[in-house]
Amino acid sequence: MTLRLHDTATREVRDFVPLEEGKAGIYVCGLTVQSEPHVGHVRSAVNFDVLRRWLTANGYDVHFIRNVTDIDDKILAKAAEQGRPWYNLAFAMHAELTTALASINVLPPTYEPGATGTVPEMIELISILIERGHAYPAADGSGDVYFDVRSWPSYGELTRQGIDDMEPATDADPRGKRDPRDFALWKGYKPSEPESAAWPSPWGKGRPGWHIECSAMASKYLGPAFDIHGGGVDLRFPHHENEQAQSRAAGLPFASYWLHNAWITTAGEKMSKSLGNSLLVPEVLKRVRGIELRFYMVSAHYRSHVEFSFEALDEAAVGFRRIENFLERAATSLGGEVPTGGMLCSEFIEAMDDDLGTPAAVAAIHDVVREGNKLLTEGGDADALRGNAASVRAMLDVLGLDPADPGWTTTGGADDEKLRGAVDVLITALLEDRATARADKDWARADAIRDRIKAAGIEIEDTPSGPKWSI
RNA sequence: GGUGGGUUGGCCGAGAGGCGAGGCAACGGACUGCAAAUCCGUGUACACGGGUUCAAAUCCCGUACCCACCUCCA
Repeated sequence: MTLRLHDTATREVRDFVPLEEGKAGIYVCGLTVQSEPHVGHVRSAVNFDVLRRWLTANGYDVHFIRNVTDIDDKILAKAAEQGRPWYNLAFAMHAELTTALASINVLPPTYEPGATGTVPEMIELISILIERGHAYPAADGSGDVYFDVRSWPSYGELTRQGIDDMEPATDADPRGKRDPRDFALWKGYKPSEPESAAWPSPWGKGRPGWHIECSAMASKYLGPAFDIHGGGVDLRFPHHENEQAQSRAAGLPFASYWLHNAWITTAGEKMSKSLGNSLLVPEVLKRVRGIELRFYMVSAHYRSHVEFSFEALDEAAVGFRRIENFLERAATSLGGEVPTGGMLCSEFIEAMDDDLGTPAAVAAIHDVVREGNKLLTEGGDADALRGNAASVRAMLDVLGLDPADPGWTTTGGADDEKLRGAVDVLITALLEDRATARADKDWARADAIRDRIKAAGIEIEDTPSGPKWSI
């Protein structure tokens, strides 16, 4: 069985055939760093992180490029509003994004290029488009350069739309355009904008249009043709349509597969800052741990719309703890760590190969956990338990959810460790009292101690090897 | 107007012609001093109306409602 992926261009799930055996080049449209990332943004990152991990697990040498758009209309507008330099806003939000992604164990990409660092490549690409008759400098002296959609017969093929059905592009003053659907490749400098946001070009001082950056960055870091291009559904049109048109018009074959992840919404609505701060990643992480948030996102298929709710999030967290508990109990029983490099069960592999069927993959993990719990209850077969637990750990690892992954431990500080040690001393003392009471069959006193500990938010569990506490 | 997606049990969330994915919650049983954890068991779910078929949540036709994109967007 080979990996099959849903390709937006063909609207079907088809076999993944890399351009080069054993290698995979992936380009994902990252964020415009204009504000703090919310859970919707990180869902996209998690989805493509899972794709990357699955390809890696299958022996692919993955080259993963995720860009940041660090110059655009919104960044300029917001920075002006906040009275700070645009590059400071972009830089600060980029840092926030990096922190948010690290907190849910999204692997750093092979490289994370920014638009501002790829301007010469964009200018080169625009020049080629003009030479080939697919782009033109605006006739109104604005310094804008537009892509000529009428010159490219297959324009609209990615999203199956005819040019005549499209609404006009509003990304620039239409005066200089030959067709209202033409989109800006280069935006001439306006005196109302900071000079620091302008670069020299053959068409005068200006800054890049939105779409051209991705064509330039993808071809620079992945070559003229590459395997997979990903992003959120909203990017299909115009962004990806335009990227493909301008790249191919310039003679670049571009992406073989287009993958798009669905939204995470709240109250049926797309996330936006107007919905309040509660869905910013740091806010959500006050309620659940990063690993639990990630589990919540991975439990739904990447092409399914998720209606975010704290209830569902809490429930997912409970479900994940069940898996985590099993690994802890297995480790204790095995007298050490659960080994890495376990076998992936066939249901899991099948699910993942079928367009990254993470919900079925998670179900497969639950099945193995149940088997393992049975082995723990029955005692005895340590080899079977070891294989079982290692399998669970390996499957979690593919999803970026291995609790022992160092990616998770960095989030807890030294203070947490100290606090935990202190609590352990106190709880252990109380548990000794309780043990004495139980030995005396003084159940009322034993339960009173347990209730008191529970009131502090700590659960007590009696195991064959003695009582255990957990928060 | 154009393009695409959706509606599944108390809740979340898969599946895509025939055996009830899985989780959470609930109930019963085992275990336990009682719990917790764990295991076992318990469910007449597929928006509505027709149709095709031996068989439909799944295919077809129609209806309703919801959502996304159509040049700011994960």
